[in-house]
Amino acid sequence: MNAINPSLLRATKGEETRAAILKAALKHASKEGFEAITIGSLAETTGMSKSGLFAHFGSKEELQIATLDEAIRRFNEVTTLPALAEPRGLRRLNAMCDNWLLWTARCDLSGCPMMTAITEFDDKPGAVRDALLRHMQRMQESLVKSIQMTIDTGEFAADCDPEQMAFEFFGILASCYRSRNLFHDSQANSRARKAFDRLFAHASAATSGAHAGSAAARTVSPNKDRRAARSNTSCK
Amino acid sequence: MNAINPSLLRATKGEETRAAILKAALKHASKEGFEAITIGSLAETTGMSKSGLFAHFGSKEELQIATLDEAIRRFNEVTTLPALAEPRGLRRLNAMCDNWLLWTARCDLSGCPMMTAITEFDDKPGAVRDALLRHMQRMQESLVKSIQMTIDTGEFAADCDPEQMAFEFFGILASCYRSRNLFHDSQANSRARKAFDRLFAHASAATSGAHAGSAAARTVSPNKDRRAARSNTSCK
DNA sequence: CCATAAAAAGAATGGTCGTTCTATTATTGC
DNA sequence: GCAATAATAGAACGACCATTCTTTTTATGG
Repeated sequence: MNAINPSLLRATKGEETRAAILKAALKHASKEGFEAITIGSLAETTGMSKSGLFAHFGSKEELQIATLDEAIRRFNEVTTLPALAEPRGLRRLNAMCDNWLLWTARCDLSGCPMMTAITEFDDKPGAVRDALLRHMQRMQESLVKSIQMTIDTGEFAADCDPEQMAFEFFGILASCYRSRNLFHDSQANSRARKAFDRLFAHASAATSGAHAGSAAARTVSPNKDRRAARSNTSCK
Repeated sequence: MNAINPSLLRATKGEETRAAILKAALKHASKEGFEAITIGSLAETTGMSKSGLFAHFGSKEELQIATLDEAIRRFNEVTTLPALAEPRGLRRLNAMCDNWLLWTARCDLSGCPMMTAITEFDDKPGAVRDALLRHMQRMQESLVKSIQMTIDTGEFAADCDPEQMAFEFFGILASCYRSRNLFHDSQANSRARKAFDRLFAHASAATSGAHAGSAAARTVSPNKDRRAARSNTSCK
């Protein structure tokens, strides 16, 4: 694809192969899980020797953590960063949703590696779990912040609970992945989008009685805005 | 606990130990995953020899499937069956929610083995995936049926989409497990319950404009009913 | 109580795991 | 282009894996 000009690439050879290993590892982890990443199989798919590959990480645990870091890096690359191009508030939040629903496809992954990691390590103490927890807390905080911004713009009601919304936000994604991967449901994404819309519509409704027609509610479900958030990024 | 009178127990010795193995296997799977079930470790926790244990299943795959079946059996025992004691409609649906949120605790499990199995096998073809898919389809159908019944009783609007509701229902549970197991969030269950209430309130609202105060909406969020569904069961 | 069958144990299989050496081959800075 | 160094390969390790035998113990039905 791209012509390789060594003088222009500041990446050393080691960093290059390390990146190639992580790419393969991430793809494998997204399909089979992080525990299924084996030095031997990974060496085979990358065409390296076991020991040569191993030397890049020093332990399997480090390889798993590096793979997880790579997953987060790629996720931010295709989901969080492009959403930041949208203005604060509901538009940015909707961009997050849309990007999130597409990110595994954009990165050519089978499943969501973060989802996989959560169920694999949520009850397994160790360095991988620690790294995962840190990543997920940061991600949660960033999501809560985006929701808070949408309250600040007046598009969400002042008394709505960002933590609760983030809770439901994640659930919608988890359900989407199940529908996609287990049931092979082609409607998974549209169901998720519908759930997001319902969640946001509720958040924009007034304080308790849910009086429809408020100024805030009118800005909800902006198909035009959402379209703008789509396809403004390509993975890699 | 219970006095052992061999003449009264129709279970043969083999069936008894098989049940004991599956109990240990299920506990292990709920914590570490189904792939982490190893003949050796399981033999150690049950105090058996590897070959003696192995003979009960013939292959690891069969052991995994048997463990999955056992998970479903126990789940139905403490969640589905007691909910059927409630009258059709919203009360039964709320009982399902409450029982579902408590089922792992009632069965002394660390995580939800079904959730674990889904992320482990959703992209891994084989007999385990086939069995899992069958179980999950049946569970989905049963949930959709319960929602349809709530439409039939008039407690949910006639035009609400049971499949979409089941989609969101599952998401709430998935998010709850994440909050519980990864974040150790003590509010996980109450957040899930709040999400269920919001979901049901929306479903009971009228066709499109969401006019509050309809007859159907008034039956929503019945704390008294929900309390009745609680603690009417004990796991074993 | 005893013959028969079921259940469990023991030992050994080949295979793969992560990891550690040492040796060899590329890459890099000067 | 040549040292110095980084990157990779190769062989071997003990540990554990699922599985297969054979043998021994235990339960069961008459």
